[in-house]
Amino acid sequence: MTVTIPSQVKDPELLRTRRAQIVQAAVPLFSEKGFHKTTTRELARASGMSIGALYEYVQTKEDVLFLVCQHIHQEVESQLRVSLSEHTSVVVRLRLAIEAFLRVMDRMQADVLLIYQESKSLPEPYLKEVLAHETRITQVFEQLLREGVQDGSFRLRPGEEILLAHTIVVAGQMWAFRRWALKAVAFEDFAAAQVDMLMNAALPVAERDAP
Amino acid sequence: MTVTIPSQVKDPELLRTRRAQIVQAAVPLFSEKGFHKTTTRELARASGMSIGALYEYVQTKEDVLFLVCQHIHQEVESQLRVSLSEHTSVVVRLRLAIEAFLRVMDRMQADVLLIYQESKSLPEPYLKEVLAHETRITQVFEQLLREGVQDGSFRLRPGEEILLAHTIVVAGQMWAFRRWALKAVAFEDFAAAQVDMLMNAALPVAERDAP
Amino acid sequence: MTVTIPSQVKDPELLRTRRAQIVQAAVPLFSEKGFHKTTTRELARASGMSIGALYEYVQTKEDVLFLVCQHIHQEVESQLRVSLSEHTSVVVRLRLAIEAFLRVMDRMQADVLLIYQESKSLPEPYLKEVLAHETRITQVFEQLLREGVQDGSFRLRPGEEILLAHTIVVAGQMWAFRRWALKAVAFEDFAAAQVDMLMNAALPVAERDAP
Amino acid sequence: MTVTIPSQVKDPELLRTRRAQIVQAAVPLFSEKGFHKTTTRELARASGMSIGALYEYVQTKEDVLFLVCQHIHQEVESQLRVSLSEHTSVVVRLRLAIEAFLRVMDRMQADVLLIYQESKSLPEPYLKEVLAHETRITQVFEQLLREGVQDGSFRLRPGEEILLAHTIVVAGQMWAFRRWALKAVAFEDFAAAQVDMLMNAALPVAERDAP
DNA sequence: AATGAATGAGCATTCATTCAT
DNA sequence: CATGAATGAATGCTCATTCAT
Repeated sequence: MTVTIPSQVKDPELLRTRRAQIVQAAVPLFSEKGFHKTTTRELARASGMSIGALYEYVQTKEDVLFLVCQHIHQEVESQLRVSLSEHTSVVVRLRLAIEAFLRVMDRMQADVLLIYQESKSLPEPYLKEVLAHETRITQVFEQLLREGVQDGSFRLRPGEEILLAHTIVVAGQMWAFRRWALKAVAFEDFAAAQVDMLMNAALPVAERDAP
Repeated sequence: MTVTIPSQVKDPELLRTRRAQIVQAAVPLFSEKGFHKTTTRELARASGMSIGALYEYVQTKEDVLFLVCQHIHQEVESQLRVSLSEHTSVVVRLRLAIEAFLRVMDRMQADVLLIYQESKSLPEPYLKEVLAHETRITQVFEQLLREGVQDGSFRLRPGEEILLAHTIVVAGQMWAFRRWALKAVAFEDFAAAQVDMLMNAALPVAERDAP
Repeated sequence: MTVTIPSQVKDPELLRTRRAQIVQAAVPLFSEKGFHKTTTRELARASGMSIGALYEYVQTKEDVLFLVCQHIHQEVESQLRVSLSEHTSVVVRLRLAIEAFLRVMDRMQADVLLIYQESKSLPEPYLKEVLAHETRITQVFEQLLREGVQDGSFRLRPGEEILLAHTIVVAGQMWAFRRWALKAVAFEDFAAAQVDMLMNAALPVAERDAP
Repeated sequence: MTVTIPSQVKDPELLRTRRAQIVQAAVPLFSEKGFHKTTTRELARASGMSIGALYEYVQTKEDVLFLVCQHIHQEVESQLRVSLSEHTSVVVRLRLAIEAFLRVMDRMQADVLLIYQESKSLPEPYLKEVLAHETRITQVFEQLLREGVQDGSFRLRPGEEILLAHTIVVAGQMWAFRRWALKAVAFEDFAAAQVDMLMNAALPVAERDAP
C-alpha cells in the first residue's frame, strides 16, 4: 500500500512492462533455486536485459522478491474476488468462496510455496506489506463469516471469525506446501473434504452436512 | 533410509555431545537470521569451537541444517508420543493427541517455523529424510483415525485418513507460522476451536459436539 | 600549449554558457564529495541538463575536472592581476600584491583546496596545463621580485626569485589547506604575519620591518 | 590515538608483520595510481597475499589508506624527534629542528604527497586521527617557539606560535608538492632559504641574519 | 582432535559512456 | 541539439571450505 520501489526510469509505461518482464522471469527462478541461490545475472538474463538495465528498474535483489510477492498476492486476490458470488445466502457465498480459493491455490501452487519459503528474506517494510496483503485476502473470509454470524447463519465463539478465516486460508495453502505428501490425493477429494470441514466449523449443529 | 553424516571423529560419545552443542547454537541463529545469512564462523563461535573443530563434526553447512531439522523433529515426535494416552476410546485418544500436539506446537513455535522456512535449502537426500520424519509424525494421527474408522468411532470417506491427518498437523503448525496474525488470540481459544473442528471432521454427525 | 576540449556542438556561444553551467554545478560537488565520488548523473542533474546533453559539451568526466580547474585558476589570476597597483616602488607593489593574493585565497578557500586534492586525477596533458597556469600565477611574484632585485630594492641569492615566488604562493594557499588547524586564527593576523615574513625574506636587512 | 582497526586474526605478531607487508605494498600503488584507481586485487597481489587474506587484516580498502597514512606520519615524527638536539640555546635547537625536518621532507617526498592528495578519501574518524598526528608534528615546532618566546630568544605577536609552526611545516612540505616546479633548485639552496626566512620570522630584529 | 590462517570463486551493485529516437 | 534507456566491465567484499601446524 505504502511501499513503492523507486526507479531511474521516467516513463511509467515502460517501468510497468519491464518490471512485469522481471517478475515473469524471477518467479520460476526463485521457485526452483530459491531466492538466495538465484543470482542477479540469472535474473537479468532471464528477463532479457542486461544487469545494468535490471538495476534501472529495481534497486536491490530484494526489490525483485518484493515485486514477485506483490504480483502473486495480487493475482490470488483478484482471482478470489472475481469469483465472489452475489448469492443471497451467506452460507452459499462462503462455500463458493472457499471452493474458488481452493482452486486458486491449486492453480498457483508453486507461487504460494514461493511466498511461504522466501518472504522471510524480505526487508522489514516489504515483509510488512506482504503480510498486510495476506491479511487482506484473509479478510475476504472474515467478512463473510461476520455477515453470517450477524444474520444467524453461522454460529461462532465471539472473535472466532479471524481465527477461522486464517484456518480457511491455511487449509487452502496446505494444498501447495504439502504437495509432496498429497500427490496421491485428487484435488476434488481434497476440496470436498476441506469445504465440509470448514463449513461445519462455521455452521450451527443443525445445519451441518455429513459426507 | 536413514541418512548419516560422516565425521572424522572416532569417539561416538564425543561426536554426539559436540553435535548437540552445534545444534544448540544453530537453532537460534537460523531462527533469527535464516540459514543463508548465518555464517559458519558464527556457527563455530556460538558452538564454542573453532571452525576447524566444527568441520570435524560436520562436512558442510547444510549438514548443520539437517542436524537441526532432525533434532527438532525428534523433539516434536517424542513429545507427541509421550503424551499418547492408553485410554480405551479412540475418540478420546485422538482428542488428547491433538491437544498434546497443539501444545507442542505452541512450545516449539520458532523451531517449527525454522523447518518451514529453511528446509528447502537442504540437499535432496536430507530433504527426503526430513519429509519422511514429518510423515512419521503425521502417521500418528493417521493411525488413530484408521483405528477409529475400523471400530466405527469415526466416519471418513475412503482414503481420507491421510488427508485429515495432514490437516491436523497443518492446523497445529499454523499456530507457528501465522503467529504474526494471531497475536491477539489466546492459545486456549485457538486449541479449543481447532480440536472441535478437527474432531467433527472425523466423527459421524450424531456424535459431533458444538461449542 | 593550450588544451582545447572538443565538442559536438557548433554554436560557440552556447558552448560557452553550457560549460559555464557545468562548471558552476561541478565545483560544489567536487568540493564536497570529491571527484571520484561525484557521478556524471549528479553532474548532469546539478547542471540542469540530461546526461546526453552533458556529453555534448564534454567528452569525459575528466574534462569537467579540467574545466573546473581552469575556471578556478582564471578566477584567481584575474583577481590577482586586477589588484596589481601602478605604484612606483616595487616594494610597495609586492606588498600590495601579496596582500591581494592572500585575500583571494581567503575568498576562494574551497576552490584552492579542490585543485590541490583533485588535480592528480587529471590526464597528463590537462595536468600539465593546470601546472602551467599555476606557474603563470607564481610568475606574477617572480616578476616583481626580479624587478626589485634589479633596482636594488630586494636582495636575494642568485636564482632565488623562483623559490621565493613559490613560497609566497604556498604561504597563501596554506590558508586554504590548513583551514582545519587555523580556525582560531583571524585572517588579518594571518595576513599580517605572512606579509611580514615574506617581505623580510626579500628585503635587505636594513629595510626590514619588525612587528 | 583512539582508532584501532579490528582484525579476524588473533596472533598480534602476525598481524603486525602482515599489515606492514600491506603498507609496504600500498605506498607505491597509492602514490602512483592514487587511492581510487588502486584495486583491492592489486593491493593483495602486491602484498603477496590473496584477497581473502588481505581482508583478514583489514576491513575495508579505506583501512589500508589509514594504515598507510599512519605509517608515514609515524616515520616522519620519529625521524624528526630523533634529530631534536639537546643544545642549550632554543635558537640553535629550532634551527636544527627545521633543518632536520626539511631533510625528512626531502627523503619522504612521495609519501608526504600521498597524504596530501589522498587523505580526503579517509572516513571521518580516520581523517580526524590523521590530522591529529599532523598537529602533533606541528607541535614540535610550536613548543620550541613557545620556549624561545618565554626566555626572550624569540619575539612573536601573542598567539603567533601556532601559525608560525604551521608555516614551518608547510614550508617543508612544499618541497614535496611543488616538486614539479622546483626541479631546478638544489635542496641545499632550498633549505638555506627556508631556514633563514623562518628563523627571521621568529627572531627579534637585532638578531636576524642576512644571507 | 583442535586451531585458525589462507584461499579464491562468486556475488551484488555501480557508473562512465553510447546511441537510438 | 536533447533525451534517457541501455550496456557490461569493473569493483569491493564475503564466506564455505581446506590444510599445515
